[in-house]
Amino acid sequence: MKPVVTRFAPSPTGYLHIGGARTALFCWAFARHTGGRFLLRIEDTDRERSTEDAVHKIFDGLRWLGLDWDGEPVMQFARAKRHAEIANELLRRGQAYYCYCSQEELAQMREEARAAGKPPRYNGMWRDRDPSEAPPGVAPVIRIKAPQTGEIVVEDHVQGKVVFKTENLDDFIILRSDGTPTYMLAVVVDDHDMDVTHIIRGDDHLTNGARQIIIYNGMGWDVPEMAHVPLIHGPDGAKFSKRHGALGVAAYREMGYLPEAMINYLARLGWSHGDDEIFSVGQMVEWFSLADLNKGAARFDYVKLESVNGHYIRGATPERLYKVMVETASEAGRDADHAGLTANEKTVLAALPELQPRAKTVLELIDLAQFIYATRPVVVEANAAEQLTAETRKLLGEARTLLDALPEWSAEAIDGAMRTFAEARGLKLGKVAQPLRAALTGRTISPGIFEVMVLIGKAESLARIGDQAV
RNA sequence: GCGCCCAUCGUCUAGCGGUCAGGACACCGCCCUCUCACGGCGGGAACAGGGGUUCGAUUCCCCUUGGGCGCGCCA
Repeated sequence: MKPVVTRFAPSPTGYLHIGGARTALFCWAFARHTGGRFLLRIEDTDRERSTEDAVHKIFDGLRWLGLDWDGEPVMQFARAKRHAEIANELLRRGQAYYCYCSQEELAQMREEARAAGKPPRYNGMWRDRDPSEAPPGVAPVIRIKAPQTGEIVVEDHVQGKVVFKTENLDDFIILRSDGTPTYMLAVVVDDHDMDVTHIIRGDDHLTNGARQIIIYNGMGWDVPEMAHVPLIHGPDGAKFSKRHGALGVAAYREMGYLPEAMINYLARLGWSHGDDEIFSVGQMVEWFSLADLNKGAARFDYVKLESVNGHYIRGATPERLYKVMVETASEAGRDADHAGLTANEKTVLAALPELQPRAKTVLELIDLAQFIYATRPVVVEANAAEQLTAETRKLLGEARTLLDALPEWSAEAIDGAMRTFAEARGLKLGKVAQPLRAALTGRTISPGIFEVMVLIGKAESLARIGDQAV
């Protein structure tokens, strides 16, 4: 039994998106579970779209999630020579051939195939022609000589046995006219050279799996195990592309999600271990199995992500959370919060246990902590106030007047005043506090009585937080 | 258009021929409580449709429908 080797092979054309992160998670978990190796390969053969910046975003994203890879990442473009070498080897073996078709001819070919109700594919016009017939001045591409009869079978760990008739797979290009490899060739050569035993990747590569097997066969190489994981769909069930709200992992960090929550949530999207919902990475590694991967696509549900995140926020230590809050405030460009947080470490730390059960994200945690450093008295912003009903605005004004008139700002005095105020109007206290809070922050967030007190503008009530939390 | 994949509560899922079809999120009640949360208890909510196979189908097969993916000198 060869030791397991998995790899994550993103192309550096943007951020590390959420689907890629989950694929990486599965590759990583499988390698760690089996005691194998998890490799990273950057597929940068598309020189036009690949960027250095994207490479770093991928590294950062994986590191944030805690998905550590073994060895140095392989940069695919650097291996172009090796890829060309294999293309030529395939040529020598009679498993590939030069094709001198022009773009126009190919376009016409596709058109004809479409008209004939066939899949648009290369018609093999140079398959058996001698290169001596080549038109002058045309740099050829190298195409694989795919079998024309029979079938290619992908034995997939997720999808099962998937059969492709060879007639539906054409002679695809493996080496471009400029001598650089195409994705199809580069993947196979690299996976082989890197001793990859298990290819775990998105469902969208299933057909490519069949094509790649043709190359493996052409070289007489062993075909690695394959597992094609279903893709993640957007909340609406449609594809989860950038246009449809798919974001990079960095965005989730900025929105205040904890990495362990992301891992936990992502793991449950397409993989399960009985009824277990909340589990650590360690447990996931211990439990992970390809057999427990789902076959159907899953929708990304922010509400559930928030719920999971809330769970981890509740369980985190104030010290850890404080650090994350400061980082998040800075990353999200919330300078005022960043300043307030750093200037009031002790108080924030003391208030945190009271805040934690009320927040689903670190951003909410920051919102909840604002009362500590908010400038007093807090002025109700005109536009925020306009959004309130006349009745609410009136209530709010009365509440403020009442509180401002208090001779003493002890917690008890404020509590009492608020309660009397609410009862006199037949309201629950929350009914008063909610609009107050909304007016002050422009958001509707769960209010606590202490928030109301402090938001109104008296620092003394901080004492109460301190008493409770310490 | 052609090929391939998928299909259990609104969502994520358990189920691998015989279950009152289980859990989680969300939702609704009740409890806890000075508010809001957290927590606890309870509730409503699903096998897409039609054929088979079988003593028996959520489970196995076929079709339909509905989604998705692929079909580049992109990856």
